[in-house]
Amino acid sequence: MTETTSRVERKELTRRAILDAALDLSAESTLAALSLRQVAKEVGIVPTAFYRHFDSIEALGLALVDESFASLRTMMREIRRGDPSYADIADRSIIILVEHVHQQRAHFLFIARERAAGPPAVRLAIRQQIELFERELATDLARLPGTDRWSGEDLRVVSNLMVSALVSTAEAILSVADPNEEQRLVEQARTQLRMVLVGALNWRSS
Amino acid sequence: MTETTSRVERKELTRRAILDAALDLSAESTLAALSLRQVAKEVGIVPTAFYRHFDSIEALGLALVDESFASLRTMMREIRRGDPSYADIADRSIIILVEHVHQQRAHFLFIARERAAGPPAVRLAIRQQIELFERELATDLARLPGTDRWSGEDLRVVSNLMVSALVSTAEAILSVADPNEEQRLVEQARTQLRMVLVGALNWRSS
DNA sequence: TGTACATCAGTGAACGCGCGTTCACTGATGTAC
DNA sequence: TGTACATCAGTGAACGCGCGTTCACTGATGTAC
Repeated sequence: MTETTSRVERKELTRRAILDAALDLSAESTLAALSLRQVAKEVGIVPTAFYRHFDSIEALGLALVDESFASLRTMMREIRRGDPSYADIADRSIIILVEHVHQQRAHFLFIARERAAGPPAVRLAIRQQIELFERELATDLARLPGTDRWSGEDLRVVSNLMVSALVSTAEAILSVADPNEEQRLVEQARTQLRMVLVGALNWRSS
Repeated sequence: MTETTSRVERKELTRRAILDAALDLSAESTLAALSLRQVAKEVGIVPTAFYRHFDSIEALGLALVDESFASLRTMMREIRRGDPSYADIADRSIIILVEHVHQQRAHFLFIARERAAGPPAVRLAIRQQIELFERELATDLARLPGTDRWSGEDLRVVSNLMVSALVSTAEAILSVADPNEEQRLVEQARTQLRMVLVGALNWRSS
């Protein structure tokens, strides 16, 4: 049972530790206020060793953006799986969203924070990913019965509203400690998604 | 034509200059990365003079939150004025929101940013103000015809959804340069608010 | 298999700089009489 | 109205500290032969 770790393996472990420490520490305020020395101290390496892995905190931030969206894409794939009716597309979406918010809490906090306060390139990347999410939701909505009379723009408007509600719900859940309050937020979001669907269907019928 | 300014008046001028400088400089990244010395330098005072006006950057941030929401409350009062029907409550709200986003651009940018990335006390203050906005919207909705069968929780859920859509629209407008795209966002928001009202009314009727 | 050399993740000292905060001060403005 | 004193916004020197970055280094791991 001798455990052998190669130099490459150990470098990767340190890189992971740096990413995790940065994700954790930046939650205190934001990436813009996070120092290389804080990260190094948390990881247990000397500050200069940081440069063996990243050129700067900003480069580290870009790597975190990639990671965060990878977990978001996993979530999206999960929501899309199955064959949802109107009744449970809302339920399923909310349940899976909440589950992922808890599992990937640090990643969601990172995105919510840097979406508004990150470096311009980071903000842009995040906005584009959310737009992608929106377009994919529009495609899913187009498959539901009753939406065949909607224009492409109608689909876009409805998707945008649903994504706004979901983003807002995720942010609210991240800032809440009480499980009862979280449950209220979940039920609120479910009602909201259903209302939007009801509103959109009646909107085009009238 | 001798211009006389009292000591009190000059202190107030410096205070204003500090607030304006902080609003301006924090737009580069965020309040959390803004130093007292940067602000003092921009204003043209010595760093220690800052303490004659605020205890810390965080205290200054709280003052900026108050200012920003004072302009929001002005906006809300404007929206509430008159006797809106369903048809134009959405129109009026969006038009006035967009107007204020342009007039108070720096304040809206500040709120959008610090809502997610500010010091804890600042985030909390912003969240409370948005909740207040939501409750006041619920009161307004309760006055509309057809909402008499809604429960308090229904009102809360609908208001929350409308505020999410408005916040999201304001943020989108702040990050857009093209007037045509802005116009699309405005029309999208109008449709969304109307859809929510239609959805909520049909939700309770069914 | 054994040896000699190369690689490179992590070390530790050093640097100049901007930071928040303390302190004693200055001098124009305000006030009491 | 004139004088003596109080107030206080802004000054400037000083402090210890954490910052990003440079540099020469160490020593375990990897590789060539």
